Amino acid sequence: MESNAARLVRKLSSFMVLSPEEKRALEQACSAVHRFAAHDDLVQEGDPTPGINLILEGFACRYKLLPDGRRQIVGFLIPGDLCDLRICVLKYMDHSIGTLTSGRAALFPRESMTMLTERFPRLTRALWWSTLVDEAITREWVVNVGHRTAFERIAHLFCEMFTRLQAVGLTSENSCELPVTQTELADALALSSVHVNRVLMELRHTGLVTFRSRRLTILDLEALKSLSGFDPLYLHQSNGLQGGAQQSAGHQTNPIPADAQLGRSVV
Amino acid sequence: MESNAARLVRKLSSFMVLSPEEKRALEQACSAVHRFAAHDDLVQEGDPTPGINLILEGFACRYKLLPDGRRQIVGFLIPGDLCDLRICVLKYMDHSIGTLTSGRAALFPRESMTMLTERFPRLTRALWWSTLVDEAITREWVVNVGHRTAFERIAHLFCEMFTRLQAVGLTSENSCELPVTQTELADALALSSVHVNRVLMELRHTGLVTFRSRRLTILDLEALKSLSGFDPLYLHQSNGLQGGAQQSAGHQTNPIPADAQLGRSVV
DNA sequence: CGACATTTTGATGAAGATCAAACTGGGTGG
DNA sequence: CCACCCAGTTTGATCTTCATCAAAATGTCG
Repeated sequence: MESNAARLVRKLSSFMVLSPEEKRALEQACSAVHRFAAHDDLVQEGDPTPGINLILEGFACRYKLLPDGRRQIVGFLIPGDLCDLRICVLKYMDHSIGTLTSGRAALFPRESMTMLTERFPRLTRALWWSTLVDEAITREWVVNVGHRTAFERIAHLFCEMFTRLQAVGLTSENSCELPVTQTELADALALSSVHVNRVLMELRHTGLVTFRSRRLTILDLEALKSLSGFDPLYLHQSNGLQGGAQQSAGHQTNPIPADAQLGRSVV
Repeated sequence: MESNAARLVRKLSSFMVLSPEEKRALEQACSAVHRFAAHDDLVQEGDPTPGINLILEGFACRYKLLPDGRRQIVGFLIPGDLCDLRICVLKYMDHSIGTLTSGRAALFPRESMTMLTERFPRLTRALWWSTLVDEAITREWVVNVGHRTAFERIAHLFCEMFTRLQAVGLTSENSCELPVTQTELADALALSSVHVNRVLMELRHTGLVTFRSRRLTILDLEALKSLSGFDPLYLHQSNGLQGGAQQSAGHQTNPIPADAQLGRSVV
């Protein structure tokens, strides 16, 4: 973890290779770091839209509350995720952002974001890409909650989180921190925590996955993917599971190279 | 329906008042109109991303197919909706777009979209807003499918569709065309068509809603909203249920007036 | 009129919710 | 260092919603 922006840079790199100036610009923009506590709200539904937070360390989630008090988590936020690039346009938040753990976030002043996007059109495109991926993830969640069994749902979410964490360098060989309680999993997957518990045990017994004391270990990724119908296409990581794009652009045909000419970006 | 862009203009107007030049520019951009048939695919998952379609007439949906052949509809597209503004950035479609009825669509050439956004920054912002609303709708669908009963789900979807159709002038007093079969409703709501049918009858018997021969009639909107937990906030229509913004900006405090100064748009 | 899609009805079964209680383990303070 | 507490996990028993299968009724369009 060299700099604050490192995770974000790494994530964006799985879409396009960033130039040194672009990286530097990102790093400079996220200097205003603040800490947050676990189980707290960063932003609440109905609030006028605040600034843009970049998660540096720790986990958070987007959620919506129902009148009866139950909540639906509609997305997880991990280091390198921007909480809401889009917020600049809308007047009010239509959902809340809550933390799952303690951690650190950088607040992007709106002006520096504006400056960034004016001076670096390629960066604009990369940030835009990241919002589109968020959207694609949400769509996949509709499918997950709508049409998959409890077993598939959990397996699918594990594949997704592992893949996303891999892209920001937060996995080891076959495991990663996933500091989420079973109740929170239940809220995300629209299941009861009791049922989540039973299915987790099933996953353990079949030797696919262990999930204990906040750590997810995937023993058979291929099986997990095929059982859950996980296809990483929707994450739009050109590199697939390799994530990262640590290597230079040379033999890597997929990510857009740093000197590519692009039609001036749109929207 | 004076011009092709009229519905889009009307929808965007519920976010900000557009100037005559901006309207004219939009109208000129969507000249390449083509017809589509019912129950056909406009775009298929995995396709390289095509141009940007604007639905002028007819209904369509976004959907994803599961390995077992079942499908999840992840969003409805109505006249005035852009099928995928975002498509310019991503390499492949992560979902398909299928038509529900026959109709007409305008294909925005990518270049004219680029031109549009370069010359009219306020328009850029309005288009951006529309993509954010799409995203917010998808999030609400996660909640709908995840945490609401069949009765609430259907009621909620009806509220949403009525409100959205109202914003583009496709409703009468208390009813609208909604050319969707019960099976398609089922695919959208993650229910079986049998169950949809039963709940629809219940809705009829309780005197809240009728849905017959593709026409939705809402007999008691307030009751429907409160029973389903529908809060139009997530649609981000400043005007609330009034939609439209046909009237000039004068006494309407909410939408951003045509001469507003805005910080150069971002992303 | 006949063919086909769509809606309606009935009967049965299964996935997962709910309720309640016991167990685990890490942290705190006495 | 132990007792306690609290959050989180595990287990068991029962109940509900909704899926599934099958078939009849209705509607629509060439």
